[in-house]
Amino acid sequence: MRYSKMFIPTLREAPADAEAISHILMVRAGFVRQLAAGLYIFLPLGWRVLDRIDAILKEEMESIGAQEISMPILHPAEIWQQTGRWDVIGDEMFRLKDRTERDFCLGMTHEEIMTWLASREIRSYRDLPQVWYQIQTKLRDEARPKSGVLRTREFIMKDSYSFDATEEGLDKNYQLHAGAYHRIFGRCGLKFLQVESDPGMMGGGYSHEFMAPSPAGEDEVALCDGCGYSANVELALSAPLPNETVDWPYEEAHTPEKRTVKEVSNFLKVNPSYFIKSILVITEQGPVLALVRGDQELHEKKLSGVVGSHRPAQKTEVKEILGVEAGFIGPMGHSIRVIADPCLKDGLFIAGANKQHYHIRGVKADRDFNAEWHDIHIAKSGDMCSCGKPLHVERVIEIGNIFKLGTKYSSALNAVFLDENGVEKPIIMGSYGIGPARIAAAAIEQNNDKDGMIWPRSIAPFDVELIPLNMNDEKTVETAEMLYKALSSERIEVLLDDREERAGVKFKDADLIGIPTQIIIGEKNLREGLIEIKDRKTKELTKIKVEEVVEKARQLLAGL
RNA sequence: CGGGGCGUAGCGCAGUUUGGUAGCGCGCACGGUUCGGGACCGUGAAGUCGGAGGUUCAAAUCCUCUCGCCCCGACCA
Repeated sequence: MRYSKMFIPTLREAPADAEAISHILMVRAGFVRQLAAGLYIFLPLGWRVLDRIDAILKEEMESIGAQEISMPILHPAEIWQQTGRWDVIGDEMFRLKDRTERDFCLGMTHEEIMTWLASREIRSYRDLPQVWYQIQTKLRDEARPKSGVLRTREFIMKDSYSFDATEEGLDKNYQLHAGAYHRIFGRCGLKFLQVESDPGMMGGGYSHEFMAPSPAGEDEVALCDGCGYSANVELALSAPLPNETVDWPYEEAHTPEKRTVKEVSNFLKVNPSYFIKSILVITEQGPVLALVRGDQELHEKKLSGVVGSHRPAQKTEVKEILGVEAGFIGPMGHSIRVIADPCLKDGLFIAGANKQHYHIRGVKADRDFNAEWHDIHIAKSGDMCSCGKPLHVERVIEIGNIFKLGTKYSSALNAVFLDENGVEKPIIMGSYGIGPARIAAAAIEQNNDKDGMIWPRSIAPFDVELIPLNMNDEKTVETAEMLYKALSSERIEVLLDDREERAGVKFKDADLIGIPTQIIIGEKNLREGLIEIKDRKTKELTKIKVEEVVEKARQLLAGL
């Protein structure tokens, strides 16, 4: 491809409304343009990257026996109504009507439609297993699109679905997908982790996420260096470091106007980890008191798992229900349901005295209060893994996920088969997603420097960039054209910067768009029959003979 | 949805406090000189000041409403 013929609108300055590095660089390097919040246009370079990612996805999916199909994006409401998600999902679903007032939605994902197809076509255990996938646009009316291409309202997803007669079959397809995903992300040059995740609204019981470490990510995972435990903090289990044993009598402490853990902790000169944080929430079954240690945060989702949906109590409600101002609440002497984090089980603590301006020292679980014990705190760096080693928490971009769905969708849509004994059973399903644009963004987040992007070879928009410095020098142009043809004939993807630009401009643009290898053709070197190969990542320059260029490029591509 | 910020030329911004004929840098077009890390000189084109309404002799500037974009949070199949 000739640079002069290609649309690569690079920008000298960073766009004002971009924050994430990948976002800034994608815009600056002319890979994408924004149409509206959460809607992006992929320009030629950006689209080439997605193409290469898609090629890897297809190869690896085919290698585990998945078959590519293509599903509509416009879905009739009835199917989503049958699984209940038409009502469960709120504003995030784009809904519309056709000219006859029939309800439709735009597909956020394709469990329903895939299952519908299976329900019509699969009859017998002999038809199973099946694995179908597509690389297709999804639409979600995100509450807050952000970080460029990382969270958008319209995006492409590789989604596959497995259909099995048995749990063992599902397990096998699940593992096959996990393996394929490892190969895919590895080939795309990403650092990534597989972590346990919360299946959420997908239903089913078992799922993992694939995460690319990056400060631009929206998720956090807890990792153990000791045993390899890794989980999304949404469900990560951890134990905080235990407190030193103290020998406090049960006694009141006057704590005038000291309400927060921090205030009381400073006032009494006792570390926050010796406090019980009492949080009143209102559930559908009434008020519940949640207790975590003073140095911890309450994990809303974990608590929801125990008490169902809930909201924090208002100040007036605290006063009404517990008879004391928020800030001086303690777990003692209440008749409402109490859920406590297990780290409060042993040792003595300080808690609110249920009396204005007083706290109590020496509070002991099971003696001074009773509670149901559940892990309801947010795991944080420094907490202990169940193996006894410390955990650390890392920010990540979710680039893929795998779910065991079970029969949630097949039961709802009557996708059944007859087994060997002629017994009708629901098909057992799995669902597996990957976001190609997130792979691209994660690759940039993980590989860049002050000059621009540094693409992994496998997904770079081109394999090499040819940079003839002086387009007015006949020999330079001649050599560039010759190398362009020679490299292209080796099926190497070449970008030839044939623009009438000064060397500096070409160098800057080349570094910005980040093609991994630059071949620089300069007048002076050429007189000695030499050209330079520059590695974008290391900036290392190597002079080689013109005749050796093709062989050298071939080696680089082969990873030698 | 709650909180905050911002909408002025293709891009990045100043001008708004204190109303008085819209500016800078980059980019773009043309001419010349340059030519291995975003050149220089000259000339030029380009703006409904997000939109609507209002106040005023006069509004980018003041008032009201509205739309859009970004960030934090909530939400996130």
